[in-house]
Amino acid sequence: MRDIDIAEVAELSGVRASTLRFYEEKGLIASHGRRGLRRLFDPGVLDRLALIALGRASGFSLDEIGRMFAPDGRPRIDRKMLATKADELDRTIRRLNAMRDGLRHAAVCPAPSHMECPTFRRLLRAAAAGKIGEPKRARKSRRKS
Amino acid sequence: MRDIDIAEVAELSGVRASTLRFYEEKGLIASHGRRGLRRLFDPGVLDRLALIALGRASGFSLDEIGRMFAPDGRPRIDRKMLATKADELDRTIRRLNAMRDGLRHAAVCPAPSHMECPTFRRLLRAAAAGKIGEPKRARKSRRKS
DNA sequence: CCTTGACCTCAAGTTCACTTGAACTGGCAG
DNA sequence: CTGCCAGTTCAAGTGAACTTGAGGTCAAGG
Repeated sequence: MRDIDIAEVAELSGVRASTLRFYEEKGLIASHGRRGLRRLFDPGVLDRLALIALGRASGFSLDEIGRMFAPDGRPRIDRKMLATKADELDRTIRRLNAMRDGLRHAAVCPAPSHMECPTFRRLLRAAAAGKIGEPKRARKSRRKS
Repeated sequence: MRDIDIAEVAELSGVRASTLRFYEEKGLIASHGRRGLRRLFDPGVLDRLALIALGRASGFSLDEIGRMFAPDGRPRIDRKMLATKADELDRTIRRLNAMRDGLRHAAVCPAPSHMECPTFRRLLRAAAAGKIGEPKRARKSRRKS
């Protein structure tokens, strides 16, 4: 089952055709050929897109993702950078945990102002502690308009 | 020690003066008065900024943050929304954990292509599982240029 | 009193990640 | 053969979150 077309990739991946063209232009994915003008994709592009989505959701820019996972999808990976990114994620995760705890607490705390609640202030400090080497960018995917 | 000036807020918080003005315009922080043209801030703005930074780092938009933590810094909080946001964060954290594990693994895995590594594919699937209700936006703070 | 320089306003510019619009093309159903 | 229309290109637009630049103001030091 070679060669799926852009509409099908969009359907299967949930990524819009316009985005797929954009990603191809950026070199994040590649179409395998053309039928007339129409791009033909290898089904493997779906794995690639899952990887991209995961990276995006984890706070990496498209450029970073491109650098992390080779331009053609194969090996060429900087292991040191991967480890660095993993450490970065660790710090992000720690901050997110603090934020989540803070939110959960705020949802039930009876203090008049959260700033007057020692628990909340402690969480804030804990979260702020991970300040150095903050994350840089991450967006949720837009739901189909 | 009332009334600190914008340069000091910037210094103490690490947030640029231009950003502070921008935040004020957006209603995320408030200056407490003026000396001539110059804004005077209450030291409490620093807590507020820590909260904003935390929220941003956790993937919330400035608008969401504004809605989450009252316009003036006091109570007015929708507990249901806070809980919802906390759940959202939980899902994000789970995905981030998967991503981090994936990166760590990729950094040591000898498979020629990560897609051929069963461990990596498993992580990818695990991460993809949390797809519904994805995060929307989060940026790392720019370091001082 | 006069200069200086930090701060002010307001408009426009920047980056990222896409989306939209206009104009065109070509495989395929009828 | 002839349209249809999903797909194409290319340029421009969008929204979020800031930053930059031009030109103006004013409190404080000399």
